[in-house]
Amino acid sequence: MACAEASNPSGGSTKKPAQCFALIDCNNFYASCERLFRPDLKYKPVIVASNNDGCAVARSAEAKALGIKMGTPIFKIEDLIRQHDVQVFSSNYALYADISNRVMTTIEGMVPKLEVYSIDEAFADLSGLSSVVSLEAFASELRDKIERWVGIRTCVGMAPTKTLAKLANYGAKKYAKTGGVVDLTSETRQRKLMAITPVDEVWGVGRKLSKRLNAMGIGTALQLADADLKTVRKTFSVVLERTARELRGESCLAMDDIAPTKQQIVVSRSFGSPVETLDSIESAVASFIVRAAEKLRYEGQCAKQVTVFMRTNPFNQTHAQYSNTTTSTLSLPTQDTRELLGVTQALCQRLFRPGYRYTKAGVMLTDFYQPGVFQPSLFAVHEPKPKSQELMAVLDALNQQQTGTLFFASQKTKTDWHMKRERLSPAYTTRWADIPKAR
DNA sequence: TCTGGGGTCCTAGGACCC
DNA sequence: TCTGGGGTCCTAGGACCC
Repeated sequence: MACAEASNPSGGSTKKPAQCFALIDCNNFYASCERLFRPDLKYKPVIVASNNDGCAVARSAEAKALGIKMGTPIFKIEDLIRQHDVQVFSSNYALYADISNRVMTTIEGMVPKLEVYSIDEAFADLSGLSSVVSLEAFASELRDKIERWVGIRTCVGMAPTKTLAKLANYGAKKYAKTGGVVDLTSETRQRKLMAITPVDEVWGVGRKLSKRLNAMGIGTALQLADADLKTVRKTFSVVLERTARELRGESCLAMDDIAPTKQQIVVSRSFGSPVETLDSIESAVASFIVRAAEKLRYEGQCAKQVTVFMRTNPFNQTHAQYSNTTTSTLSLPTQDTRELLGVTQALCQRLFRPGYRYTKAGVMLTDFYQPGVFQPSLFAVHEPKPKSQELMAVLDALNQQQTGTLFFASQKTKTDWHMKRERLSPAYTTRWADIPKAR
């Protein structure tokens, strides 16, 4: 990378180094993680279920070939699973997060700037690199290294904008003969791929938008790129206009290599089985707010707004439905779990209606401030809990060593809401007892 | 019987002010 | 009782992402 800079000194040539983004994306990430420690499953169909063993959220190539779609409820494909001996795993986020870190660290060692976009993908800034080495050769080396060091396969797409890099990655995944690497630097290649790519595969175009676009005669990515920008903006929004510009090669989305501070923290779960008592819901919500407060302190923030929501199962039409949400604004932002617990408990009581079968609840923290920054109103009575910061720090430190070491009384009175995880794999990489043995 | 969870951004509309 | 325009701020809801 240093060479690239040196060969193009600022102030010398007026030619700017070619802007280039790479998108590196892990193949079938969760399924691949499960397979990493089960080589016997190498060519078998594998799926990973969402929380509560609800939906299929990751599928191996073999599972995709069976026609299992992203988000399909597991109970709807039980026959298929039996028939083809599909291996089903409950989601094991501790494992995936750990493997993800290894992948990201490996990439970081090879590129000047990295933006971790999600658990299984990252953008890298490769601007100027093409004047030094072949982009394709570089990307292949990157893939090889990740596979050798971590054991995870990836695909790499490269292009002058993020949206085109996403598209290049889509091409690398979809067409095997690319060898998992697509360089979309040339406009001719961009247009060639866009012409055969349905518009709903474009980053930023979802179900609703693609339907409306199709109705207007825009069916491919290329047609969106060539659409009149003013019309796009007027008919849709500035967001889609930006997408169209990016498809034309005009970079509108920059690298975001410093993680922005969070605006909200949500913790919610579907229950393992429906619950009907206020007691159970309170205990579930208590656990959620304890976790949310942990995240809040990890972010180094204080929250001023607390929201609680609860609902019945919207898919079940035979029982009465209820769904509601309520918010409380504190006089002072806080990160103290005890204070937040008091608020959510009151909100639960306000929200709860007897006679319903609740299947999900959650909490949300919003309106964040840095500790000590908030200006209280002149007459506000401020009585912070004594030693709050110290106590919370001790709590977090202990729980970090071993989850659940310390907990609040309100958390554990009832456990009937706990989620189902019947097919959980061991914590291969994060728990000593679960480390695989190689004899 | 059994249908995930955690985020961001934008827009429209209402309240309020001058 | 009639009657204007423009600005800001906030919230709810919708769309998207993985």
